Amino acid sequence: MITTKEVAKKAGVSIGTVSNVLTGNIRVSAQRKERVRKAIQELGYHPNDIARCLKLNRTKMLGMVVTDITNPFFSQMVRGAEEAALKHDYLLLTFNTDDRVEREKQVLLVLRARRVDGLLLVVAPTAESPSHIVETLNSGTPIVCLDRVPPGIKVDSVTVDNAAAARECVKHILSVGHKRIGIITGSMQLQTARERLQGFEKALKEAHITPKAGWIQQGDFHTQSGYRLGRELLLSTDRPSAVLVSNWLMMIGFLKALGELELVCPRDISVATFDDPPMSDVFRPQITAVAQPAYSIGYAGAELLIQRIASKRGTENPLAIRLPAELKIRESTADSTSIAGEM
Amino acid sequence: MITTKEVAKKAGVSIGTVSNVLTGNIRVSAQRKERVRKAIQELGYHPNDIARCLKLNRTKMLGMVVTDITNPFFSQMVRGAEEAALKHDYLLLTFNTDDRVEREKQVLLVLRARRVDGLLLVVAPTAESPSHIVETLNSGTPIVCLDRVPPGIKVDSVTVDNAAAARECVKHILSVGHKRIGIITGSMQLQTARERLQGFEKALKEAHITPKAGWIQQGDFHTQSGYRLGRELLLSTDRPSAVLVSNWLMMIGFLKALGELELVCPRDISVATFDDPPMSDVFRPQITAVAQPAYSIGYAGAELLIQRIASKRGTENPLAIRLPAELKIRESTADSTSIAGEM
DNA sequence: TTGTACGCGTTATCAA
DNA sequence: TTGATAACGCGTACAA
Repeated sequence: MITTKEVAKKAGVSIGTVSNVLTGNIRVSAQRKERVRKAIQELGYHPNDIARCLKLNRTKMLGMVVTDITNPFFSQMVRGAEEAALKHDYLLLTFNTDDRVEREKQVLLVLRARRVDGLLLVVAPTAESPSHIVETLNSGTPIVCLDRVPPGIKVDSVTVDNAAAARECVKHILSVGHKRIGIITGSMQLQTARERLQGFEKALKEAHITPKAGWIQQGDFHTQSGYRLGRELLLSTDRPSAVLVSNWLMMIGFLKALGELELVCPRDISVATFDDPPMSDVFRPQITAVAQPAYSIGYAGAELLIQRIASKRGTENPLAIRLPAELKIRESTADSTSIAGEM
Repeated sequence: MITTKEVAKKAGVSIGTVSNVLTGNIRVSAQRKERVRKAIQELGYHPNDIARCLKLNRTKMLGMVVTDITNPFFSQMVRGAEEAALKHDYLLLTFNTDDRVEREKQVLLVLRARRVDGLLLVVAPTAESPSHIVETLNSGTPIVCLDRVPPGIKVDSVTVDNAAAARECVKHILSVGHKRIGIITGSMQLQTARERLQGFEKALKEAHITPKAGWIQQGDFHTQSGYRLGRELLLSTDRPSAVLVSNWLMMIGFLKALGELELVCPRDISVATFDDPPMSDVFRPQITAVAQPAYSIGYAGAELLIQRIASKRGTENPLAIRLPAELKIRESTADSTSIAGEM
């Protein structure tokens, strides 16, 4: 592997001069600059960023920790973060935790060992207050939490207003005539999931409707729980006429249950969901969805993080960026009055 | 930031001893080992992998370059690669190129500067033989190409047998009675796309059918081309009764065109595609698809790459792993004889 | 078994 | 402007 030393020898200059033409920090005469350029060219020299990182004590790398990159919500978030990161010459080190907090702990240790300059983090659900996150913050690594904020920790975040979005969604469901509305929530350990439930409850309360306890089912944002709880809801003696499924993965499970029971949406039941993958318009049923700005969450998060890194200041009063979500009304929430058998 | 030196001082041992207990390469007395552990604990020491990388001249990082992580095919591939990489203590540095070869060139330079130990690469389509890949190989960085192999380069690869899979798919379409079959291909600069076309043509030839020229449309594996060419096919005076769309993204575009023209699959036209995202079973129409083992491609690729890195041998005779694809027959390729108006 | 000293490829400081 | 040299934090050969 070619080094600056060899380049220097070939160009007949000192190693310092090579470094100066490389970084451009210190002026070097045009003549020598050219000699160095030629040597670099001929030797096929490629700078060693590892050595540079060690010297400069920064890596220009960001850790990106998400639940599962296979979930379109997160893959778009990663792309947004990548775009912003690359703009500032940062690289992304991406990890999936599958919402397992032990994985998250391991990953944070690895990332600290790698000396990433900052962390973009979608926290895993957990019962206790996540001390590993606090420790990482205390070690001097800035963190921006995306989509979810861990309880009781002062940390920057980029989220959407889940309560408002859920409320708007349920208001729409009410507006087309539904009164028997259920919800499949995410893990109650996640603020995101709790907020969506709150929005749901608020909308019902405003309509003077008391939700039936059995219609509030707690899932975990993964497909299987959508299937299981969907089945349960659909098989109950008096099933709701509409269900808000709190994310896309659970919606897939829910629709699977629907199909198995030979029920059809929206004929037999209306549904709406959070998240809105690109193919929503071309398949049936077309699902009414709260479209979250996943890409923007990633982008804004990376921008904020890089800003924090640059300013080097501790985050005594963290910034909480809230991005708007957009309700996309589609056929899955039909006008219930137009449907036979509806109350 | 705590260093081994400080740990050594606190534990009252030499810096070498600390290093030895850290790496475990050289035996150290139980008593001193314990002293070191305690010091590490109390100081909150975290090893600096950057320095270790510089010293050991390897980074335990793999570059992963794909078209677009937002495409479920690639996100699954990344997860497979991540799984295999983590198993061997390697980290993944992931990049998207959006199939732009200039981006690919930039990314390879960055990755070389970062001294990644190896590269997992989904090449971008390009007219010329990609010299930047050869250069990277010559620089001593092992590369495993995934899904696509660049023309005229000796390099390891993990792919599926696209020709066989396409042929099987078209044979199925023929078997349900279709004779007027079209195809929307990917970029002809990609071997993957060419193979799928070849399989298509072979199946037709075996059935003694000469494909109509206008029914072979060249796309680029992106949604927009599926839409545009789909529209073209569907609006032509004698449109095919079935179309093989060469990947999932173009299928989404195709279905959009279908919907706009108020045509229904499979009533008006049958379709099949490559790639099979998780939600295929719950939405209508359910698309007949060649399910590629995306996760396994990534996993096997990373395994092979790590093996190459370990053996340090040049790749004079590259390995070409072929993984099987599975045809999933669904309602989108209906029995044409049961459909009114079909010849 | 333990400690000392050197080097990995850079950048940065300081004389010249 | 340029060149020599000291770090950055770690692993390891070598001597003790």
